Amino acid sequence: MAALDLFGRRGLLRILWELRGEAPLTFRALAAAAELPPGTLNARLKELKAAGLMATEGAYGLTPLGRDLLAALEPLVLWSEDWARAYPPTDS
Amino acid sequence: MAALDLFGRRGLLRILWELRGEAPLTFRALAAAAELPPGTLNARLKELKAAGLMATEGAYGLTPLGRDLLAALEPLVLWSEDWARAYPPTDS
DNA sequence: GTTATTGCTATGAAAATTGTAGCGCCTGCG
DNA sequence: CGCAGGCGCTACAATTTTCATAGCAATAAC
Repeated sequence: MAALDLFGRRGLLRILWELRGEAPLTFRALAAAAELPPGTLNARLKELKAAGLMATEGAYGLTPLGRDLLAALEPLVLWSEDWARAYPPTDS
Repeated sequence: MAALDLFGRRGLLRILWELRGEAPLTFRALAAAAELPPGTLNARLKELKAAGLMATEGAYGLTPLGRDLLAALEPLVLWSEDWARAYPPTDS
């Protein structure tokens, strides 16, 4: 399951998530949204480009494949809402 | 989206995936299946325990909440099959 | 020319991960 | 008893990844 390994890089899922809107983001906006330092963001961006998920026409947005992935992530987001209810983010 | 941060630890999703069977695994079997050194596996196990996903009644298995997560991961697995078709794991 | 914002690289320190060795604890098994 | 084998898990040093910050070259506006 190579995809599971790809997702196991810090911030990668988060980047996808921050790109869920329609409008693409700038490098700096994405860094701020995903709370990643530029070096890490750039590394992830390269991986996402190589995986065919990231479009970089001027600004950063998702390819159709990336949009599919985002859709496939939807149940996981729903689960995480339930989970956050059961395990509220009070402490560390 | 705290859950997305939790998943961004190396091997965590992989562990979940390896636990998809009915029978729980031993520590060593899980380490072998997920291809993780014992130190990392133990760190993940603690995080999963703390998140209420991991049951440790003798051997390691998923709690009902963990099973829900696994179910929520299903579309992602389907997506990854499509993705593997589009981006075959030939090169680096 | 000055000011502002952009994408992105550089750097040194801190944190995470790796591979391997091995401890203490059981369970046979003769 | 004595000893082999598996178990969960810790210890350690080396490597890799991530971090936070500073800053450069380019572009645009004024």
